[in-house]
Amino acid sequence: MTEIKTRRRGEELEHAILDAAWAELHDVGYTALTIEGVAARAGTSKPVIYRRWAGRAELVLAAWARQAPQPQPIPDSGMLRTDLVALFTRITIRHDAVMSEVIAGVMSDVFRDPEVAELLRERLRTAMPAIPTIVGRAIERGELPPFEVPPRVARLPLDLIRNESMLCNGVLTSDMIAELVDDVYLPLLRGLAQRAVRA
Amino acid sequence: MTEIKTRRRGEELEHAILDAAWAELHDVGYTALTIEGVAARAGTSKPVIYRRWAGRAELVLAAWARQAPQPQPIPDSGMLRTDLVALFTRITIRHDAVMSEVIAGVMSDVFRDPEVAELLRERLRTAMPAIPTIVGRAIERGELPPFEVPPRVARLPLDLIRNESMLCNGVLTSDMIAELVDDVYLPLLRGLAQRAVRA
DNA sequence: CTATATAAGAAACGCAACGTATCTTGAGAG
DNA sequence: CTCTCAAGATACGTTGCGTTTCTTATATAG
Repeated sequence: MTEIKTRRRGEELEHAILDAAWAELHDVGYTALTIEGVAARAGTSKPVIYRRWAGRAELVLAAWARQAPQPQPIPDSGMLRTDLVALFTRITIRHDAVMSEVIAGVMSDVFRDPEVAELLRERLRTAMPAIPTIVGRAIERGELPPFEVPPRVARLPLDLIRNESMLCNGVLTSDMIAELVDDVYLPLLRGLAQRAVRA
Repeated sequence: MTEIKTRRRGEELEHAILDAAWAELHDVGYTALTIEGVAARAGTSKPVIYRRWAGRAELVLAAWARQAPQPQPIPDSGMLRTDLVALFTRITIRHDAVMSEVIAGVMSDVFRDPEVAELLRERLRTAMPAIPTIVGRAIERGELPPFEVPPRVARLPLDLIRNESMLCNGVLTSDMIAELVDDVYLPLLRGLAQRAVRA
């Protein structure tokens, strides 16, 4: 091992730390993740991390943010239900066991630190732009009468999956996804559409 | 203060510990709750607690279970929406900031200990018997066509409120409750009813 | 009423991680 | 080439963990 000892700075260092944090998350999980562990893995020391982030929650949120959410194509199969199942499945894959623990862990830290709360809220409140598109296409095809999707409803898939995921240790079967679509989300959309027709 | 020094045993001691744990929860929250703190408040010592519970999560879940959920009357105002708002409001009151933090905290401990996971699941999965009753009455009144409420939907109010509560530090305004009822739950019920009619 | 088993309670342990303070030394800026 | 700043190393005191050891009070048996 020709370990070239160099002293990193700025972005290079910062990215190394965040990548180390992400790796630690997958190795030991959020609860067992320590600043010292991340520092060791990143080949740096605690003070360097503490100079940049206030604590574990902030560090992990930053590491999470760095895992670039490369924009994915919006499902467009020509059928509302199929699109929804595809979307739900994709979200589920992202919200795997690791992410569930991260969210749960950060959430519990939220209550000590109002600033963390805001960070987490920002991250979770990202309304899903895919829903209005998918529903809009279904309306164009005549699968649903025209109506507006309330923001709360657009956010709902994320909430449903996160919920289910956290209670099942992140393992969501396709049956459970189908249940969410068929018993909850699809009926909800139909109910909203029906309401719009009467108005 | 005539502090009669007596040595408690069995149930008396156990209850004292659980009550102390509950009090600590309200004073310092889950994250900051320590076994030592509970022991001190209960006037006992750590080993006594460790002999009975494996850790913080188990202790807190036991303390929570002890806070008897005295059965409440099911809202019956003669209007579906009013009943739902009343029910949602009541759930919200129970799921205050303290409970939200407890759930978040225990959830993050869940990932270390599968046994804790099962304990928490048991507690959260308690389907709400009120929903079928309320919906049943609405059907009898003709507010909705007859249909069956899927279990997943019966559990949904709890999930919705927990979600919202955890993201807002447990402070849920009546506006947000109304939003959940009007934009989500009521349309969902109508959509399910509609589906049943067509079948 | 005494003897014995049992568990409460106190004290101290080593361990791990916390968050901070101090110091050196390497790297970039002029 | 010098100066400045932050990286990185080290060590600090603190806190809570979970456990061990020991005593002493209390419930129960004889």
